[in-house]
Amino acid sequence: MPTPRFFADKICPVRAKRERRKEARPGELLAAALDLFVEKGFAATRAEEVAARAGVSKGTLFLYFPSKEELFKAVVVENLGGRFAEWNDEFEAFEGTTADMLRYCMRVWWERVGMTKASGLTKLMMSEGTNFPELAEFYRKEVVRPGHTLLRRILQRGIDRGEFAPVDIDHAIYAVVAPMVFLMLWKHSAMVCVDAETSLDPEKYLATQAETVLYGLTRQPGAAA
Amino acid sequence: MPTPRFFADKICPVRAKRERRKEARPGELLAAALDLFVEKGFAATRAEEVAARAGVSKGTLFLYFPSKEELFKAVVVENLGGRFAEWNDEFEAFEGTTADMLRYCMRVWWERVGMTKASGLTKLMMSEGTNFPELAEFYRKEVVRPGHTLLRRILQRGIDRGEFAPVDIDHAIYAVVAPMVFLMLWKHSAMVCVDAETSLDPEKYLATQAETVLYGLTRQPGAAA
DNA sequence: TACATTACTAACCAGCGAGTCATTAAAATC
DNA sequence: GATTTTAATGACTCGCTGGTTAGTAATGTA
Repeated sequence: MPTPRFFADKICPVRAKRERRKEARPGELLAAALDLFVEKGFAATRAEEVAARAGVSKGTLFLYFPSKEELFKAVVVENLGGRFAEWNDEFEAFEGTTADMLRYCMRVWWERVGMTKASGLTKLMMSEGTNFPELAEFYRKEVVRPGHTLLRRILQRGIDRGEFAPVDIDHAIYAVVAPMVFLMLWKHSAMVCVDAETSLDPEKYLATQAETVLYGLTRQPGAAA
Repeated sequence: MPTPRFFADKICPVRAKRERRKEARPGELLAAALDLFVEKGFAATRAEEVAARAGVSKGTLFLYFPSKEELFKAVVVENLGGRFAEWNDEFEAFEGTTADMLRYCMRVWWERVGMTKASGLTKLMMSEGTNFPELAEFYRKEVVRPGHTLLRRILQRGIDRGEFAPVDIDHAIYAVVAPMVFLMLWKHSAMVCVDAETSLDPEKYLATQAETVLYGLTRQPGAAA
């Protein structure tokens, strides 16, 4: 049995509220966790800090999520993994040239992920994945693979319709993904010098990269890498 | 005064060697530190592990480097910062078109940094820079700024000679740096799926990116971003 | 062999952070 | 109002790691 405790804080008449809001807690904790994970990384984010930002104590955090790793997984599902179903449907229904489809895909990705806080999760996984193999595997399964599948479907459509050359699809996927990943990493790195604030307009950069890839895709095989 | 210690290990007659090699230690420690920092990141690398890999005890490590941060700085200088003087001279003496100069610069960078372990230091700083502001500042001063200066000199030469359009040099620098940084990050990330081993041939990717940038540089201003 | 120097070691310390649990108090129910 | 239920708390444990230092032994010198 632990030693007895003091109640010195009883002398303070205006106690902080101790509200019971079972419904709202998980969402608030997930939001706080996203903020801090993106800001400081997984390892460097302390559970108590997440709890504090969500307005609860550390004990409460572990009441809703069994561990820090499970909390992170929940953040990933909420912000990335859980949204692929909807995106798949959206692209399934797309009508128009596949080139436009690819342009639309990259633009919409930028608007819904790249320019949001969620992009920090990708940077985080690329940074710390090796130190947390289970999280890395989870992320690959929930985010990387669905993303690749989506892109593969688009590229395959282009080839099937004769709009694209029959390139090596795996190569092409990486050619599309590379500039998007780069932007996420760049945005969240501390290496952006202050004297270069105006550099690297994301939309323009992405558009240029898209045209480069499409140029390669519409020519002879192997030119897309 | 601390409590007295045991000497139970005296009973073991075959003690591990306790060699005195003052000259060799720093180099061995730096090599071990580079390995581990690149492999696990700065925060996740334990000082004792670095010492063990270098074949000494933790106490010896702190005999040669006053702190983990100073050890890291020494690694950065040894592998990146201390080599810019030589590189600057090399490019000062370059003869030929500036387009070739830029191609040569990117290729030589890949051979001497990108494909070596040293590239992991860049990934590390982009990952953990925000958590260690002093290291980030040091890295910017020792690596980022010299690198940008070198690139700026090349681009300026191209403009002065009328080979390049008078583009915004800061934009152009980032257009050149982006693919190199991306390759370093990609190479050291855990997000590379096993089913895509053959994808993204670095040399080919870099060459393609170089031509894209040069295409922009030789046209009207502003097209290089 | 005796003594001095110093590279090296390992036990130690202090602080930190994930996860636990006995206790508290806000609701719900009677 | 009395009683039960359970959301919430925060003091606690425990393991880990950067950094310290008293002590050890390899080497040099006589």
